[in-house]
Amino acid sequence: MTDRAAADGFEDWLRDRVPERGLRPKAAAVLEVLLTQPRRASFGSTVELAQLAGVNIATVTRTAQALGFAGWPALQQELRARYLSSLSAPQVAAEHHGVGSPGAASLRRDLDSLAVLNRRFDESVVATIAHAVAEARRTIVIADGSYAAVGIALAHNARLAGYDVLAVTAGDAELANAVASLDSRDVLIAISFWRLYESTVLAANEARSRGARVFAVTDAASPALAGAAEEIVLVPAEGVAFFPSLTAGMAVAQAVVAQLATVDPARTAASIEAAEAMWSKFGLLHRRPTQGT
Amino acid sequence: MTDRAAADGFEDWLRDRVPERGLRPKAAAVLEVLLTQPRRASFGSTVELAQLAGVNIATVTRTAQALGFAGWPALQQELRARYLSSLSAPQVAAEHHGVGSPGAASLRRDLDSLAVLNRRFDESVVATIAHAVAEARRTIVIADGSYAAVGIALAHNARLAGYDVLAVTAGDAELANAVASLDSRDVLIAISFWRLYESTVLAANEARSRGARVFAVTDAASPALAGAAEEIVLVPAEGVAFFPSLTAGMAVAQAVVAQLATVDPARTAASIEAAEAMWSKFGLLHRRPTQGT
DNA sequence: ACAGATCCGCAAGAGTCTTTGCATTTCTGT
DNA sequence: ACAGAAATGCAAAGACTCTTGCGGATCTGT
Repeated sequence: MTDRAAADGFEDWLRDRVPERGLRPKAAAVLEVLLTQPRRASFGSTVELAQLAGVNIATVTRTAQALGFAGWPALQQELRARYLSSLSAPQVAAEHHGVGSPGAASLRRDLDSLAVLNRRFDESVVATIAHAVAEARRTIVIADGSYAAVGIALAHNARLAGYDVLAVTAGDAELANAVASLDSRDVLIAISFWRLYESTVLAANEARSRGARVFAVTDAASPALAGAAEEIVLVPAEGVAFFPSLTAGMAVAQAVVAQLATVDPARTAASIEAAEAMWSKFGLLHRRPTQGT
Repeated sequence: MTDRAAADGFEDWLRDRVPERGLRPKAAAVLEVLLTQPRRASFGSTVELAQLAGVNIATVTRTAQALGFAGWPALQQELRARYLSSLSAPQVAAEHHGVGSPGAASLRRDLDSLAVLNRRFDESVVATIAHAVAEARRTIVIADGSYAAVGIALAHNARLAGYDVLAVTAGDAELANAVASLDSRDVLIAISFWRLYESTVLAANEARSRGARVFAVTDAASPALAGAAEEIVLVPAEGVAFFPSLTAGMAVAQAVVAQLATVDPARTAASIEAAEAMWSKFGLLHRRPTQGT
């Protein structure tokens, strides 16, 4: 792994504290959370960390002690210092400006796009969409071409949050069937970019005429979609290569789900819990988040 | 302490909370500490802040309330979000909208994550992966759970660029078949987050033992995957809700494809042209790139 | 200088967080 | 499969934090 050099001494530093014997399973789960969610770990209490790692709060304290600290507060203090410096220190390294690989250029472009998106962002639109989904009987997400990925992500996480959201990406036949079942209790979200697929526009108009609420996520306010959609979220999608970038669209999908998850927190919490139980039951996870049986 | 520069981000924001009447002397002293020592303010307790400002702890609470917050914890939470943002994305001055909705918070978090990713980014790793894909007979992308979306995007765009890249997300049976066909001429890219799906790890190890080149995109350097992978790309995936954020992972996928598209520009150009011709022929696009009918 | 109002510190009360002893479950080697 | 050891969850105890009522101190306008 070549992240070493440029990286946070953060991860290396933390892994170096692991005692010879290694860590027990649950302690390893806690360590994993420390590494993957340093922000929360820096601020959170033992209760929050325990929930994230799927362990008892006592295990959090014991893990901190196993890593050579007096307790959680002591570890957390070090964590803060390391994490904050990892945020600000390599600032200099970001000045690659001059030349760079296409990969690096793509990343910088995405960063810019996200900054633009953030600046133009209208919370109320996302809130409207989230509420519409929450109130709907069901939601259909149509997304063609490469944007199918964004639609799948949106639908997947929304389902995890406890709502009936289906991504339709398999082609016109499935699309036709899905739209045929829509009525005024439903919501349709069309995700599409510049060169709109014909069927997306057709589906949006058809859904609208059936009384469903229609929203669009796109990179250009096309009149065709504007006519059908109640609200439109504009995302910058310019990529460095021929391909439009999906990164900003994905960020919008995440924002919608984040908003959706707070509409009915109890419902979402129950749904997630049920999903975790299923994962455990099916043995899907490499490291189980077991709450203790 | 060089916190000065970093403070610029939220200085205006914080000053805007000051009520018409202005602040009393001691409250102003507290505010001064917040502005000049944001780091300590973000983490410290009322006791620490009171000492720094030379006031009583009660004054700290009252100052927070005078600024329009329920109390010190509420103010501190806002402070943290602003301060961390100013650390990781100082070039972005998007302080207009408040920390308000979860949707907006999600977006900002993604922006931070991307900034961190950009900083830690190692071009050579992405270049290695791109070249491996370009030289391979075929490439299999395995991605489970919500990360399937990233895998689908990567495979889709890579195919568009003219390479045989297949995303396997449909389940263990398909995964087993796909891995069974791998040999030393092939590449496998595993995309997964910390709670690795069991089958992802199995597939990666199996592919490795069959001689395929294996790469991983993940949010934690898990020993399980590290053993199988030639290179690992670490992406920050911390989201605001329960769900990990896919945005940074998507940015990496875009970067890989952007890099891949430049390995053999002629091949990619020909592939795109062919794809466009097909789209036209099938009448897929709402607005044709060539000319509208 | 005085009266009224405001500000500020003190201290108590309610709540939260962290640690640790104990019991149960899970793992390991024979 | 069994016995010992390790790990983990539960729950209580102790420490700390935040808020708020109250009284003394300071300021302002006359």
